[in-house]
Amino acid sequence: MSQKPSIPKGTRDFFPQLMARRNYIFDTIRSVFLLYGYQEIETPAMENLSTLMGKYGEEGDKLLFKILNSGDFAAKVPDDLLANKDSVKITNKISEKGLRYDLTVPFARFVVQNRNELVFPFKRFQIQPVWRADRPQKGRYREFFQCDVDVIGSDSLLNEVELVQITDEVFKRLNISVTLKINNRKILAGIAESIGEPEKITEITVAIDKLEKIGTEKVMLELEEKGIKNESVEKLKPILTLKGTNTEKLEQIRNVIEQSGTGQKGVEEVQTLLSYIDKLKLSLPVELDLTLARGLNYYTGAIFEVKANDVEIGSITGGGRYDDLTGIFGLPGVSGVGISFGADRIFDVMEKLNLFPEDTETSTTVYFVNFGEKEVAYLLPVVDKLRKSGIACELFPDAAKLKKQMTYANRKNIPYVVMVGENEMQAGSFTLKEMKSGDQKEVTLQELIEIAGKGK
RNA sequence: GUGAUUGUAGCUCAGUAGGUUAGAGCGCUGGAUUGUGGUUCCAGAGGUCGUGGGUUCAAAUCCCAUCUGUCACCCCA
Repeated sequence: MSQKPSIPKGTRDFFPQLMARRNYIFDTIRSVFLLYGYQEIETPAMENLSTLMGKYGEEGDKLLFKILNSGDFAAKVPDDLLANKDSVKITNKISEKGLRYDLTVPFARFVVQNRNELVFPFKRFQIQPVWRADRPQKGRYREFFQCDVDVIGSDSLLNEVELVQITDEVFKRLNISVTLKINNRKILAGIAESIGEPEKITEITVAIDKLEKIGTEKVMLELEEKGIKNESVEKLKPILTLKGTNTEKLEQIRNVIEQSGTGQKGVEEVQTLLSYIDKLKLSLPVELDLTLARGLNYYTGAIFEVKANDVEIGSITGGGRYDDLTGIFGLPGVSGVGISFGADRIFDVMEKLNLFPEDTETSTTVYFVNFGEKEVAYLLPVVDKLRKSGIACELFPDAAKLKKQMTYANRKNIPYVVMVGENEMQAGSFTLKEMKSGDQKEVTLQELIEIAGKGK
């Protein structure tokens, strides 16, 4: 029995109309990237698990899709592992490849592997799908597209500035109202130091990242649960509730983390970045948010996050500086910074706000009715001629009933239908029907090309 | 991984004190109009009620399990 086909949880099919809209987003983003001198690369959908594992934290490892080895992999698993039902250890034995989880780690691998052929600083962008074995929900899919821009091999804060400009330009072109939040991991490290918990930096950042969502009290509670001393948590409290303009916040935090060298460095970086940004006329507001942490633990400097102002959907773009991502692959001392545009969430935002321009979908301009063999032979060169004039047209493959063919043209929103039967062939004319008005007239080939050429 | 919720025609949904042959709108197919779509009228096709068990004389309806979609938590684009 044939069973109903389906696709895996959290994945989607894209209809022609959706593809047109998605491509509008990709094309916009790509053109901005190119404008700033970034070059496109692609990497394989799957990577060796050794490349992927341990780069995204414990949670990330769980969310990696793993690919089963080929062949009789079960035979190679020691009996005691099977008997103990130890999933993690069994997995190591039967799987050595996984689907990429993001584009940054594969990029780091790419850079290390091909370092001798690349020109540094290397500016690349990459628009490809990534996969996460997460439970799907609103704005979250198991397969989704990221659009990454990174520059690697330069410490200059000018790179951060450039990424901010790119972000501004992309959302300006897409007509989405957004806020850019920035922070610096060094400041967070400084905070952890100054409250006497430098070791707990990860726990602290994860907890305060939730501040906006769950409130100060619950964050405090979570910190205590994570084993941070009560007095330290108390010290943290005033830091998290800092208010004011970017400059005011910066001044206050500078005092708090006075004794931390790393923290001071972070403050300086943010200050420099903000002063550069001030000189540019950006459309998006840039807000220093000391509670912005971001989950990925390879970030070491600036961190960014973009939120849509008019839709509740989480962040639609995020990124930051990573000082030593390539170090894990044997190339230490190479710093990079990058951001990732979440194409699917941007799509959802634009759908919700009705921001897509009307003309994203392009259709056939002229439809030729198929009346039979003789007519087809007569029309083939005509269709060819129109196409060579740049007019998109199609000739129906079957000599189906006229009603069916008209319905087809109508469903595809084709503006012009051309009918050529025996009468027209004899007269050397073309019956041209304009579908919108229903008007119909006989024209010459020259007139047909002129009229359709205007409407394409 | 934890919790909540959903599933009836291609689509959107009606349908419970369990009771003949499960309905509507839209869509689809054919006809009115054998060279004319989008409007109108007429007719028709299409359903193992997500799947598997159980309770019952009897289950779309009640119970259990499972799958799928949705939402929240964790985490994240």
